[in-house]
Amino acid sequence: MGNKKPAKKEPAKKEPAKKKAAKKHKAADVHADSGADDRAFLQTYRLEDFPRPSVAVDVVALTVLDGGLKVALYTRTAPPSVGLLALPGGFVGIGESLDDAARRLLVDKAGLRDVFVEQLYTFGEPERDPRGRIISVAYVALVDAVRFEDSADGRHRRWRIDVPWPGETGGPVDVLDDHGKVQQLAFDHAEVVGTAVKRLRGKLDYTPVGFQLLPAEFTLRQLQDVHEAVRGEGVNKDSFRRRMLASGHLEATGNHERHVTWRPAELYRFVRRSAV
Amino acid sequence: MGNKKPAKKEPAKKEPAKKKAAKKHKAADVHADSGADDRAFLQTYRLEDFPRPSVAVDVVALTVLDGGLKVALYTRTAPPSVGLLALPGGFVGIGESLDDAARRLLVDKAGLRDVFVEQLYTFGEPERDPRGRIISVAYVALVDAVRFEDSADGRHRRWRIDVPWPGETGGPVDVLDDHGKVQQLAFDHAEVVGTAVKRLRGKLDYTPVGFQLLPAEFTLRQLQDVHEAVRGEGVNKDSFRRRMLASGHLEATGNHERHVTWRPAELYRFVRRSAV
DNA sequence: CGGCATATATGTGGAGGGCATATATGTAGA
DNA sequence: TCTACATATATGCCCTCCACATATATGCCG
Repeated sequence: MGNKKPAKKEPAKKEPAKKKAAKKHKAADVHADSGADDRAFLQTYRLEDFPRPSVAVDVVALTVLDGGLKVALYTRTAPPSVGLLALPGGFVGIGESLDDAARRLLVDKAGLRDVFVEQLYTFGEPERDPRGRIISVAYVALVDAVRFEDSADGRHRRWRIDVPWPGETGGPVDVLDDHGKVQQLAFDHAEVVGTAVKRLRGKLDYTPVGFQLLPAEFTLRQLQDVHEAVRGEGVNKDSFRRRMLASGHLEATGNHERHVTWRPAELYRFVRRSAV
Repeated sequence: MGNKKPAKKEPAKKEPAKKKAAKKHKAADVHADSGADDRAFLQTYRLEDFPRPSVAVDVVALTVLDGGLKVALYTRTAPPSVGLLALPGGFVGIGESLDDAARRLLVDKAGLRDVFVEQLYTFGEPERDPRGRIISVAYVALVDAVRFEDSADGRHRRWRIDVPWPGETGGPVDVLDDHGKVQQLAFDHAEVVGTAVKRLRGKLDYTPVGFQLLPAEFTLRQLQDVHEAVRGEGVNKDSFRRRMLASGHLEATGNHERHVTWRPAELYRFVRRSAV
């Protein structure tokens, strides 16, 4: 993977990323190995001497359905905020990585396995949870609507998101029930979901993240529907098609959609682009 | 700030972000106020019953100097990893927000006040710190080289970064001393700095973050130097000038640079673009 | 078999970036 | 004082990509 460098015409301009000869040394000899010091120290060191916050992981599981974004929420039955909607979450195990905790919570609380998961942001205002100092590491999960539906167990439902701001402005979002009524969310979770939508909008054009919201085979129209739902506004159909086909991320399957009342569109498959 | 919607010609296409009439209700009546339940619960709830990790904040303070990126690091004098270079950091106060902790650490450990600070990523692998389970919320700080130099107290120095990957590939970076020799970093801090560089490269073209690495008044050449140092590769001079002047973020001061042996360039000032 | 709604292909004009050329303006040196 | 020089600044050309429009293809349904 060669560094692509456009031809430069300014003669006196120096090369910023010049490679030094000693670059690959890893500098094991810079200082004497500190292992002995560390071992003696660690025998007397007690991390418990410092006051510590609790650390939780909350997951924003998103999907696209009926032309809009939906998020998985459950109705709280234990205090605090009984009766309000909240994101699936839980405390991080003392020997568990943050990513593992997010995946565990998705399986346990939403029945979702092997989905796209990515860390979003860490919310740490001291007053964000009435139980005490709880820092929440938020994660985003992207699921296609078919799998999301199948694994729903009734306790966790998908709720429609209404984004009250354009583009990537940011801020909290509204969550609507089936009648279009706004629901109150527990803690700072409206802000967390808003952060997830903002991040998703930002990544949509520059990373192949949109395919995570579709099943394995899909039509270009379905892909466009996903993009429009995430962006909250329409896109030009022809330009979108050309851009997607030129992206190198799509592979035609030769199959076509069935049982539609119009000309069937070809089904495509997402392929991770080979390294340039 | 009206939602810009391109004219759509597909007749059957529905509007994804349709606003519902009840949108502004905030749903105070969805459930009875759970405050009474919460108060009773919180009197008996003890967060200390669960094992908790420690939470630290580490700050990646970056600047551009001599055509390259530099990061503030100090040499560890206390175990673990005595003698290795590490990012300035510390534990989060039990009543302190994460942002406040990052700003406090910048003042205390690097003498930097009122600089651009933004949360980067949270590193939570169980084995990342030999002292025990320490989760680190990493922050990025951007400083112009002049201020960075003035406030250096000798203990924290700026070290040159060598980015061994192109574009936004990601991964750990190398840190070089004045002789170009690679230095070993403590903990996972090489990975943390790499994440900061990747994030900065990604935001450079789409947000006005580059100006945070320059003093209040600067020439277009200085701005271009910053962009090239962050990207690790050159950019076309004329296109860069046109793009920056058209961005609406630059305001000419009428002043010019002095004591240069060539034609003096005009000095510009960064202005936050007014809402569209 | 023809209407219909969609998919798919092709053409056109404008905006912006890469690239080259021409002119302006300060310092340094003869 | 004049000239060389290095850079800033301004302008034009070409290519690519996108928005938009038009034309053709293809399935279902009456």
